[in-house]
Order: sequence, then structure tokens, then C-alpha cells
Amino acid sequence: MIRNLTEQDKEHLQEALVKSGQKVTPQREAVFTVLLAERDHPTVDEVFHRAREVMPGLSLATVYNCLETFVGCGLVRQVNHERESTRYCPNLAPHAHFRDKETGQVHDIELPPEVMKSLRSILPPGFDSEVIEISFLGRAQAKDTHSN
Amino acid sequence: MIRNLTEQDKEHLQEALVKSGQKVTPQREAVFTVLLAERDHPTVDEVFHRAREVMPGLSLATVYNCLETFVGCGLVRQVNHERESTRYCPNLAPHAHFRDKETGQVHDIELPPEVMKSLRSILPPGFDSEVIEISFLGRAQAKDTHSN
DNA sequence: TTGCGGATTAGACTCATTCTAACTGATTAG
DNA sequence: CTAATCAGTTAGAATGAGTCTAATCCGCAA
Repeated sequence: MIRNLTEQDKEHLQEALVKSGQKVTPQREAVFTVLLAERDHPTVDEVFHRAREVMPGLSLATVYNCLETFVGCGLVRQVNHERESTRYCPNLAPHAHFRDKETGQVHDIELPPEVMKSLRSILPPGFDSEVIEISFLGRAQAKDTHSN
Repeated sequence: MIRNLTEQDKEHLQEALVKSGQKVTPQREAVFTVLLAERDHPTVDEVFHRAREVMPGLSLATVYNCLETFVGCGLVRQVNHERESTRYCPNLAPHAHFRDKETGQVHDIELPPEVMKSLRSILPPGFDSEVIEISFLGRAQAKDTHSN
């Protein structure tokens, strides 16, 4: 189920880590692999259990650490909905999230530049924003399981 | 500091509560008063401490209960940012939130209907959304303290 | 006056997340 | 080679927002 990282993904990981002065470790590779394998916005706990299948000694604390590291060097994004557990998403393109009320599934919604622009334009003068989070809550009749 | 409810606000409260089969109580009035008095998106704890000044016996559980009740009957909105404590906001007009990175303050940003529409339009067919949450994170040089 | 039901209360509990302190293992300095 | 260093990992304790529970309160109707 969990495929190994491609050479390209490995380089991506290595580059981002080294660039921010950190090392590639087996644990980080495992966690990154899990994130890329199934892009369903897993919680820390889900990542933990999946990664354990591949690296049984891995600890929960390390999963927290790895994910924080990845967020810090821009490899993944955190996704929060209300006060539920934080989820993680390796999709770096600007996108919104759609949360299905029934299934709890999270889908990525592409965010065209015009929409980003119109959003930025509603900020009054003096307000400077780096991050914009957009999330929808509703019901989706999606056929595919690709949430990325 | 904490002014009493106007007649109009009282009616607003009563109507919303009664409509959903619930009662007006002194505790609910106190909590509602606090929310209207300073519209700075207080946390439960902040509401609790402010309301205590007026009603010393009030318990934290009751504040949680009241706020949940208000959300349930559409009197106030919850505002979440990352995984910080939930904040409450009596502004019912559609609006986004701007979170100041430095001060932690939350400002309401008016949301024009065209922007809402353009947002809705990015949803693929089959996706039906009831709630859209938009939050900005950045720095504001606001002069006024009106965050509402 | 008694009983009913919603509301309130204090305190116990949950659970995601963070913290702490010990340990590991690779690399560098002597 | 041996020791010192240092990032990373680990298990388990601590934190803290929020929820749950069981007891009590209070207004109203029989």
C-alpha cells in the first residue's frame, strides 16, 4: 500500500530539509512517504498508525515533530476545521478545503488567481495578509476518491 | 463598562431563544450582554471573567452552555483560528476574519456579495456548501479599536 | 405542596497537543 | 582511538480547552 518515495520526492524532501538546516532521517522519510501515499488529509494519529506499519518503533512524538518540521520548511500544510484534530496535506498549490458534513472527508478545491485577488481586495487599507484560509462545509456527491 | 441590554437587544435575545424552545434566564442575559458590550471576539474564558463581574456566581460550564445555545439559535458565531480557543462574535452579517499575527486581535472584514458568489463558483459540480469560512492571517495597522 | 423539566453548578473526565528528560547515533575535536 | 557535541528520537508526564455527569435549583402547573 505504501510505496517508497520516488527519486524526485526524495530530492524534494532533502532539499527542503537541508535548506532549513535539518537532516534527512529514516523517520522523516517514513512520515513523508505516508503523506504522499494517500492524500486524504490524515490526522497525526492516522499518519502515526500508517507509518508504524513501515517503521514499527516510530513514536507519536516523532510524528508530531516530523510534521511540524515539514510545515516549517514548507513541505506540507496544516488544515484545521473547527476544533477537530489538525490534518496534513502535501498539496502546495493554493487551494481551499471542502469538508463533507456527513463523511468528514476533506477535499481540495482549486483556487484560481482571480478569486485570490478578489479576496485580497476586500481588505481595508492597512491590512496586510500573508495567509488566507478558506474552508467550505457542506455535502459532496463526489465519485472519485481523489481528494487532491 | 458593561452596559445593560437595550430593549431591542432583549427582544432579539428573547425571540431567538423562544423560537427554538428555550428560556430567557439571568445567566443567558448576562452572557449576551457581555458579548454585545465589547465585540472583540472574546474566548469562553474572557466571557466568563467579564460576566462574573456582573454575576459573581456564574459558572464556567454555564458560559459554555449559554454560548452553545446562542450558536444553536443563530445569535452568535464561533470563530476558530488554527487550534486556538474558540472565540465568539455577535456580528451576524456575512464577514471574514482577519487575525493580527502580532497582537492576536481579530477584526471583522465585510464580505461583499460578489466575492461570496465568486467563491461559491469555484466549487465543482456536486459540491454543496452551506458555510464558508474565510480567515486572513497578517498584520494590521488599524487605528480604531472597532473590530466589528 | 408536590412534582416536573429545563437550567445551572462543581468537579471529574477526555483527548489532542506540548513538554521534559533520558537516550541514540552520527559527526567533530582533541 | 576516545570524548564531546548535537540534532533527532523516545516514552511518558503535563497542559488545557472543551465535554460530561450527577446533584441541585427554580419557576410553573396540577
